[in-house]
Amino acid sequence: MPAIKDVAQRAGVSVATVSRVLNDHPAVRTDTRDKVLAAVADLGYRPNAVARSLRTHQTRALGLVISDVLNPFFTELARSVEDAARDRGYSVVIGNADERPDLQDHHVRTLVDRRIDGLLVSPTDGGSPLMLDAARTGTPMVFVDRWIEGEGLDEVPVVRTDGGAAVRDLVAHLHALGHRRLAIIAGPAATTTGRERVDAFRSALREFGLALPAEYIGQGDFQADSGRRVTARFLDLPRPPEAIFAADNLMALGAMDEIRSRGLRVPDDVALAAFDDIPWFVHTDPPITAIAQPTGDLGHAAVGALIDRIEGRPAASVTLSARLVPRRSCGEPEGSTP
Amino acid sequence: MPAIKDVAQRAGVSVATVSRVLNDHPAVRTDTRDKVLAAVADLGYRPNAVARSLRTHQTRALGLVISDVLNPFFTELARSVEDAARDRGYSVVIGNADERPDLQDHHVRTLVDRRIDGLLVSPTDGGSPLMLDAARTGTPMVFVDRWIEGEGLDEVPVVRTDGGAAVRDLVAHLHALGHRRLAIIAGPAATTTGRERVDAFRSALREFGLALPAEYIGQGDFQADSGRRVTARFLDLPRPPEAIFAADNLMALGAMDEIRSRGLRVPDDVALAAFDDIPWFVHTDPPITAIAQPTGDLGHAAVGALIDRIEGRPAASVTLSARLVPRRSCGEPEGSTP
DNA sequence: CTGAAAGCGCTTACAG
DNA sequence: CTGAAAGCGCTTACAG
Repeated sequence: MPAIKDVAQRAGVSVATVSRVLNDHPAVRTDTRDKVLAAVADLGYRPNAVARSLRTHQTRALGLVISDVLNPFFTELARSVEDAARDRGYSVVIGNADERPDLQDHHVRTLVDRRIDGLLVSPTDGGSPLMLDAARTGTPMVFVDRWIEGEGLDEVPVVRTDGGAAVRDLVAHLHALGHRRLAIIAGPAATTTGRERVDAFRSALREFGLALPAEYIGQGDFQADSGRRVTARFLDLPRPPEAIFAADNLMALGAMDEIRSRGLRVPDDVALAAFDDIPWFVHTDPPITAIAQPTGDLGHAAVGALIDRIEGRPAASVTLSARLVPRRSCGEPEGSTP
Repeated sequence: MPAIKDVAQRAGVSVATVSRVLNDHPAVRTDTRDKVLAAVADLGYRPNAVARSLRTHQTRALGLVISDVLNPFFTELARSVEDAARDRGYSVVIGNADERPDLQDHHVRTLVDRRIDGLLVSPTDGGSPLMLDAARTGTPMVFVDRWIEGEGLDEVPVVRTDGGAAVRDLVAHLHALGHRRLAIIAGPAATTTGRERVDAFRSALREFGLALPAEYIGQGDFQADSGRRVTARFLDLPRPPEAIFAADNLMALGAMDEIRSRGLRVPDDVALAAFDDIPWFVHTDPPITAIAQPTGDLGHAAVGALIDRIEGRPAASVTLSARLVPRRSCGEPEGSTP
């Protein structure tokens, strides 16, 4: 691959001049610019971004550490992040933590070593020392979807969805359909979304005079298998719940697997609802009632906040809201025509 | 962030020595190694990968350009690629082409500019000049899933799935269930998988004495919308097909959308099958018959081949096979208990 | 076993 | 408007 000096030589100028035309520096005579451009074209020259980054101390790359690529929610998020970043001249490097803190750390480390300009993370856990370090060390950072608290993390903006109202709508919906024994498959307590969704569910239940007994809170990890496991436990209870709320779409998938494998039917035997909506929910048997996040807006806002930080502007946290999308998995809505 | 010279200073040695202990060079006295390591720990020093890459001419990063992140097949592929790469000490940078040749080129360019050590690509189209250039320019490359032919591309290994036998099995299955008018929602003719799946379908039909008339071949682009559009056209035909085979899972999603919106039922009104299996196919109404690719093996083999090329070993193409997973979307299999 | 020095491919004050 | 030179943070022959 040709280097800048090859271009300079061919164009009969210095490397400084080549660099100037490449960077659109105004002070270059038109004819020398043309000569340089011709040489660039002849050689098929492409600037080495590694060398440029070393010199300029910026990579024009953003790191994005997501909890699980196999989760359509994160995949959509990643897509909107990439779109927004590209629009602003940044590329994004994705790391998939697979809901594993060790893998998350691995990616944070790698990304920081590669000197990405900023880091977008949706933490899998309560925050490792390494994560805190990255934040303190000066790498601009923003949390998306999930976040962590800690020494030196107050400065880190959080871009997320508040599902509170939507969860309340869901509970109202379930209540109206006659369900009284409601259970939740929770995400890891180490994650904010894991805790918040349970809290929101619990307080909505209280509003309707309903309790959330311990045996109706199943501990999942946001992945399908845990949804299966927790659902099995629920269904084995002497008084199983009438409705199950899965805190993400993969655990809902696991729940369906388990329900189906027992020959039971949704919603006749158990109602089911999920946090996070996905296109397939329209076609499942029955279509699944879900809480939809504005994923695209989330990604755009996160990138906006991160670039603000990178470029030295103050960046604010952003909270968007989710909405309930009622379908048939909790029972036939009143006044509907089946 | 501290640089190597800060470590050297604190440890009272030269930067060369620090570099040696960081790279596990054997010729370092134990006590100086300890001093250096202590300084590294004190400062929280992390080597700058950008500088290292510039010096060593390798980034230990692989580029992966996939056609569509929102397609679960590619998402699974990306995951297995990342796993395999990580095991071998490489990280992977993903670029999402969104089935758009221009975006694909953008990513290839960016990745090559960043001097990734090798490129894994699943081309969206017939191959842009830029792509050919990347291959010729010396960037080690391997095609996954889809590939392109062209001047200078003979050397590029192809790691893919041959769906021929599975497609034949599918046609046999449809035939056994009494379907005779079979249609296909094809992928772009510019892609190998787009063409191959039609070819395989056509020759399987021929084997059963069936024709594949032009109006039963709908041109899609591997995304959901096109599945909807093509299905609408099929259903508007004076003699609509009895069965529709979608060449990927997103077009199958679009087909279901369209079928449902017309108040028709699968498989009673039309049978449906898809290339690529996904976990949700078990829970759709009805469960969808699909052709499953060994995605994990595909990713591992692709990484293996690419690293072979990078490290100067000869790399071979790999062809794996797909298998039919019959479910209920084509009709009740003989001898089954509903 | 260790250090001084060159060099990877760029950019950017500083002169002229 | 252009060039010579320094320097980004490393690694690695080459001496000693």
